[in-house]
Amino acid sequence: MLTKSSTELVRQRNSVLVLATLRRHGALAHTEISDFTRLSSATVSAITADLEKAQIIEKSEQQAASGRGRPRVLLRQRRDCGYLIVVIISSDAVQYSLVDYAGKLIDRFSEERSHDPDGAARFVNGVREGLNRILSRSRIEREKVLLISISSKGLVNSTEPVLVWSPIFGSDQIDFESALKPEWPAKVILDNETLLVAAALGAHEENVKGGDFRALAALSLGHSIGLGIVRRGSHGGHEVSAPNFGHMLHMANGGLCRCGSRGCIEAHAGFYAILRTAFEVPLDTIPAKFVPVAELDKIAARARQGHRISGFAFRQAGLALGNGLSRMLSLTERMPIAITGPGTRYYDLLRQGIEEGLGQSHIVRMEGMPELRVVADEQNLVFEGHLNRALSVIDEDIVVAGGQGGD
Amino acid sequence: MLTKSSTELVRQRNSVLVLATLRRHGALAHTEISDFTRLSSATVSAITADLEKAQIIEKSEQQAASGRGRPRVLLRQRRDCGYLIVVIISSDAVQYSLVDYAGKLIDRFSEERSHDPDGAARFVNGVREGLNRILSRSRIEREKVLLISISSKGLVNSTEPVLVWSPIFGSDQIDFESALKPEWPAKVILDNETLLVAAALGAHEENVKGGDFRALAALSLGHSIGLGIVRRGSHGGHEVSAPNFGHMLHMANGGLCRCGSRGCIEAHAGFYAILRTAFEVPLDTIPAKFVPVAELDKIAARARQGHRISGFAFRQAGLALGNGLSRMLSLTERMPIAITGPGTRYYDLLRQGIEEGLGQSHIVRMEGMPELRVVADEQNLVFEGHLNRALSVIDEDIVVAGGQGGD
DNA sequence: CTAAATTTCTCGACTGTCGAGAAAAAAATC
DNA sequence: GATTTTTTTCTCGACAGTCGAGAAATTTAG
Repeated sequence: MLTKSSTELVRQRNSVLVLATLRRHGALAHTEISDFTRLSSATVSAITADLEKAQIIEKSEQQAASGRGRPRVLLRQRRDCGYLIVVIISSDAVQYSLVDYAGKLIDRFSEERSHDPDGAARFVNGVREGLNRILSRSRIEREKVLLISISSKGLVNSTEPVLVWSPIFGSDQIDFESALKPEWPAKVILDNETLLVAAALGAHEENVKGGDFRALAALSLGHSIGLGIVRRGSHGGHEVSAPNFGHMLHMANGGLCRCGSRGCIEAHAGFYAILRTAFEVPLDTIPAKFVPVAELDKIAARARQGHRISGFAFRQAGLALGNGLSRMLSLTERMPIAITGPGTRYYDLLRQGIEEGLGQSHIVRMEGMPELRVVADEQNLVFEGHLNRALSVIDEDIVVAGGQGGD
Repeated sequence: MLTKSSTELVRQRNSVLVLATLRRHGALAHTEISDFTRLSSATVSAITADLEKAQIIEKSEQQAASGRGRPRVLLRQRRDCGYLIVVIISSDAVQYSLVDYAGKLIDRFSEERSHDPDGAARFVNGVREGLNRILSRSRIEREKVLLISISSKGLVNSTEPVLVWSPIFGSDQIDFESALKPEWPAKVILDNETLLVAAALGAHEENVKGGDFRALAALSLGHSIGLGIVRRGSHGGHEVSAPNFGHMLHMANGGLCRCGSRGCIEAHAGFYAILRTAFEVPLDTIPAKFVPVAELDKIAARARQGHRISGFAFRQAGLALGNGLSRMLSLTERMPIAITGPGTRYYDLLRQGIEEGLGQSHIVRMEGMPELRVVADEQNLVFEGHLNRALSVIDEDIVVAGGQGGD
């Protein structure tokens, strides 16, 4: 059902627009904001005056006059307007980062994960402690933390911060909302890790291509397989989704997966799957809990030296990925695919299989091979994606709250 | 990039909102519009006055007073405000329908398709003639036809009315825009047939469930396999997409498909594929051009009597469909699946395979089987979908044009 | 015929955006 | 040093849109 529009909504949207451009381009002068947003100067004045009164942005000190004429007054977000805690859950550690409203990192530390398998409840306690720790290390009041942004591999509920399935805890659901609610007034959001990579890459593309950007997929290769899709939404924003790609069916009655199903893509292309194929272990063998990268490096070295079965293992993994990607492309529009994660170091071995797997589908034959690119530095992209999403969520919340509560 | 908002946009959106509720609920009184849209009475007055001045809606005659109080003045669309031509292309005929702005069917006829294989260009000429014929049978001026809405099976360009691939013409692209542009001032849109089915079913669901409606997929079974997905967009509207499901890879090196690839879902679940399996013809046999339904009925009858290989054919088809659906669900959220098309008459034989195929994936095991329902009357749904989409496109065009051009 | 009920319409208040031009402030020029 | 030029910021009035309240219209009930 469509919903009605009003003048307040106009102001809200334009306020968010101003905050977003400020975020994208850093401290800006009045005229620059007007240029970027295409809002009239008068409107920019009105909006920035409101935001300043609400203590969300501030006029920066006069900088050394750059040109002649009246010197510019730069506007920037007030760092102390609010804070964000980013929690990145990976298989062996949890990283906590405290970030101010301007996106500047204030404090960060990592905690080893207990490899306790029975630890869903204990794990949540660990997160609670970590959050309290990073808060108490700073001098920031708890109320000033506006958002806690969490990421993990696995399947996430699309509307609530609930981890539905993860490689580590399986189907032991974790509801971060209810776990943190009593202690934290902050909003809690949870995203799939590869989704954040896709979001970050989408922002990059947008900066480069501008309005021409249509869509992009990020594929993360590692012990598990992740996929995130970002595409331009109908009213200009980016819409992201993180399908359950790693556990999409690759082949009926295929290899046994960590999730308990058979034939998942991960069970043919994840690190443990490559290991299994390389050592000719039966496909229904229970997957290894953890595979040291060194182990895979050895197999890769052998494959590069022409060892048949080792090469075959990577090729099979590539095929599974390529088939899966072709299926994704059959269900979406054509889009470039960015490959990240620790598995990119074997891209030379995977590539042929990926392309062959892609080429087996009608859509790829018709539209041609999608652009494949390798993107390093997955960790930074995850963090960037956190900032992108979290800060724009904060912007929106601040604007709608500011409109109701006054200053 | 986000885009700026303005008060004119507010008026436009609210005008569209009024037209949409008028379309959904039929002729309405002032107060009812206010109730449905949640716009204030004053705003409704302003908007309807504008629309009336622009000759888009009209006050209907006083009806026999229903209750006491001042009698209601019903508002309704002016039928003669503009017209729509719906063109439904199916494998054996092309149906032309002339519809007025209120959605009322004025004229309709079908023309047999020439089964000429080399007929892409001639086919377009046929469509041109058909359009001119339905126009001249009426007394309507060409300029009054605001939109030509075309549907076909196959793959459609998402931004322009170009048929990229179709079962009949293969990769002989048909660009309806440029074919009709010289003669027709009307806008031309082209949609996949099953997408329209999905759109129509989505509208039904919305009427029943209201805001609870999230998403729905329509699966069309026949000689070819189609899929449409409709889901609630971020700002209330419905977003639809028609993936290339029928030619998604089911199984590497599987059966030969009409598209020339191997292993497409259609090549395992289309009518010709069922025939091929039932008669134990090798999977790389060139598919039959056309399969009479009577032929399949016979196989179905044998299958229902326990004939092994016939039953197997349907079961294999179901498996391909189920696997494909499970893959789709791995990439989207959970949603009910409505099955339509001539193939529904074999649903009793397909069902077990579909469910088994679905059950082989992680996501279905976790979230449970999606709701499967059989929906008859695909033809009506296609037409309904046309009206839904086309008339709302017209509404929007009229409002934005009206705002610029004055009355 | 009057009162009540119900619908439609109008008016004033409020909020929003915009264009134009005034005000501010520094560099360039005389 | 005074004046002009240039650039940026701010303010004012015009215009568009929504809303609530209440007036106007019109029928039924008594």
